[in-house]
Amino acid sequence: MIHQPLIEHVKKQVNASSEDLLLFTTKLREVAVAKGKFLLQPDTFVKHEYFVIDGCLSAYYLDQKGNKNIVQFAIENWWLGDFDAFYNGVPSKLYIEALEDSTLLAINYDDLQNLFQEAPIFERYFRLLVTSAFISQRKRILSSLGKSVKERYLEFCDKYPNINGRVPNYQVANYLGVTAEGLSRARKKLRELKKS
Amino acid sequence: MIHQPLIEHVKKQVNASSEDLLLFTTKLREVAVAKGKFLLQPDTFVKHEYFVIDGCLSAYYLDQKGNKNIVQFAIENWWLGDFDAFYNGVPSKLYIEALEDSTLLAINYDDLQNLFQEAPIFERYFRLLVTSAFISQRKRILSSLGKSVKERYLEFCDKYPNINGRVPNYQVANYLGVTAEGLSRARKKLRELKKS
DNA sequence: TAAATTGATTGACCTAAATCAATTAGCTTT
DNA sequence: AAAGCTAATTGATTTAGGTCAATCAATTTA
Repeated sequence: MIHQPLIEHVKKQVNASSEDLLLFTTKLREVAVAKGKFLLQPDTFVKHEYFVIDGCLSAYYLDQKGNKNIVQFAIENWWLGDFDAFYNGVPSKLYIEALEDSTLLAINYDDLQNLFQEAPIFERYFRLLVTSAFISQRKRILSSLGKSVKERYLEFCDKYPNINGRVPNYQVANYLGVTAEGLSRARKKLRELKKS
Repeated sequence: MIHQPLIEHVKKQVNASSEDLLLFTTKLREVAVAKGKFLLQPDTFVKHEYFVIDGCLSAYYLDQKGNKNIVQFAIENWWLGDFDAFYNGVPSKLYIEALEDSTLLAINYDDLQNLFQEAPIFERYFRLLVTSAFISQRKRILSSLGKSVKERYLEFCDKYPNINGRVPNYQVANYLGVTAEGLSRARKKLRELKKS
């Protein structure tokens, strides 16, 4: 069943009954995005949050100078969306692009609000999601301020296992805030260290 | 009345009735922290979130090497606490230290849960708080990855107006992820630019 | 007032990573 | 296999910011 990975994800976080889980699945809609296509583009109102069943996507902003700034990759079992736009009803500024053909589950804002009423355990589940996203961002800040490229790359590999080879390194470099050349050299040094 | 600044803060975010607001105030407790004292230290369980009425505090972690990493300053009208520890019931890893004699309002976890039951509008208020904290952190990541010290300092001044002179620059430097010398030079260049 | 602390600034030097330019390695497509 | 892309790597050079040490300024303490 397509919902299974998400059910497992919920179960890892909270103690939900079978009825709760069943109710949840009735609110989910399956979405497919082909490689290179966009799940989300700026200046749209965001009605859904997404859970990745299969595939790989990246979320990024363009800055004043038109430079791409990747804020998140999402692979299997990651939630993805634009919190700000989704919860606060403001137009999104985010691009979400599929780097591979991807299959997602989507939940609609109103359905989610109803779910909170009908099965309050999900209030807790989604709060835990936001909180851990917050913590993980904080970690990324501390890392970007104090750590070397080598260290940040290692943390990246830890945070996104299984992503190796699926995302071109120049995109990983963008996420890490370094140039493609910089990342290449960092990876080389790590290879040398490992050998000795 | 001491609660007034917080009431105003709530009113700016959500449409709460007088009864809601009154109920809220009954759950708040006043807390004073003297300069140099700690509101929070690692390995404690966090039962409160705090709103700054008056004063100035900083929140920081120590990394593996024992280096201080300031993640937040809080002055009048800022919320402050450890989301992770507070909501997830894990021991805190954060230090919160008063940089000036400070007066805060505290809300207890259980009281907050009751408040959500009794006046659900606060559910929305606190969700907006977390979301905007999340957005603001995201901005800080993009800034720390792509911007120069000069740019980051200007953004800092924008984010924390009225903080000038109240926090020593070497602490601001720490927050920005540069050395005190680095910040000093950046400020000098900005002064020169402004003159011409 | 002198002495001591604490924070800010400056100078000399160094290093990690950026930039620019070229080369190489993997691929598709023909 | 040749041609054409795209991504990754390498080399040469530059630069922002770090490090270390000294000085200066402003408070606090004696």
